[in-house]
Amino acid sequence: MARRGRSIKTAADLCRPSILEAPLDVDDAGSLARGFQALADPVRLRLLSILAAAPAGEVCVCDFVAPLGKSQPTVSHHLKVLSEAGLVHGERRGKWVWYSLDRTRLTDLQRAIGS
Amino acid sequence: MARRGRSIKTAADLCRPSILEAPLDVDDAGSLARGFQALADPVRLRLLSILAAAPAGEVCVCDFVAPLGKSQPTVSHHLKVLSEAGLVHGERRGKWVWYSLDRTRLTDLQRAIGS
DNA sequence: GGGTAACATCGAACGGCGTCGATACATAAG
DNA sequence: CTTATGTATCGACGCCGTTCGATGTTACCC
Repeated sequence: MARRGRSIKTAADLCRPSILEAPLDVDDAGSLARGFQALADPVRLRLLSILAAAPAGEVCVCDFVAPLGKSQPTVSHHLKVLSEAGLVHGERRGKWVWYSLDRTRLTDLQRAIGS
Repeated sequence: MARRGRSIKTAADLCRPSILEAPLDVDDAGSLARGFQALADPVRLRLLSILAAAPAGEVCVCDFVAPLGKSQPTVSHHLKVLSEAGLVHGERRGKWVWYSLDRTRLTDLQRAIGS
């Protein structure tokens, strides 16, 4: 329930608001900020770029470690951050977990700072 | 000198690279991450949105304090962060400092996560 | 010059984040 | 069932960022 009479989100709000159209309220700003925070790390950006460049569209965790030059727990941590931000999705197949890029979320964030 | 044969930046690199085209090297990832870090704060996003919605295209510092609900030093701090990220520009006119939005930088960041 | 207003900087408190080694969990192989 | 491998979680450490009050700086006005 919307507290204190805050406006209820309508269908138009399913798409993230653009910061260029109207002043953001505190909630929208916080939501957007969390999205950009997921992008505000060089390791995570490289993770996304490796994922985007993968021919199969997915990469298993073990194949991130060497290219990134980070420990396996660190890679796992960043994948979790990206996953919670909705930017990637992981799927377990046997011993391996394959991660794929969710371009929808990226597009949402892109639109928020553009048209 | 480019160490270990790192590629020298050409004219095509003047535009920020897109993370969707090819794996980012460490330098590009760091540069991009710093840009998104500037966007990764709700106060700064609201600052930008207020700026974008201003009819005159510019807002003086004193007019940010009340809408944001933050202290004047805090507002000043965030404006500095945005300024160093190249997202806004400040111009002193008398006692007041007027800030305006630099949409070019925003567009650069937008392109980095899209086409 | 003295006083006042707008803005920036400083210093400190506080929480959050990236990183790694150690460890726990999950799955496959023998 | 035991072992080995891939991944996630935990604990700890150090660093960075947000926030505010106090102070400094700049510019206007009398």
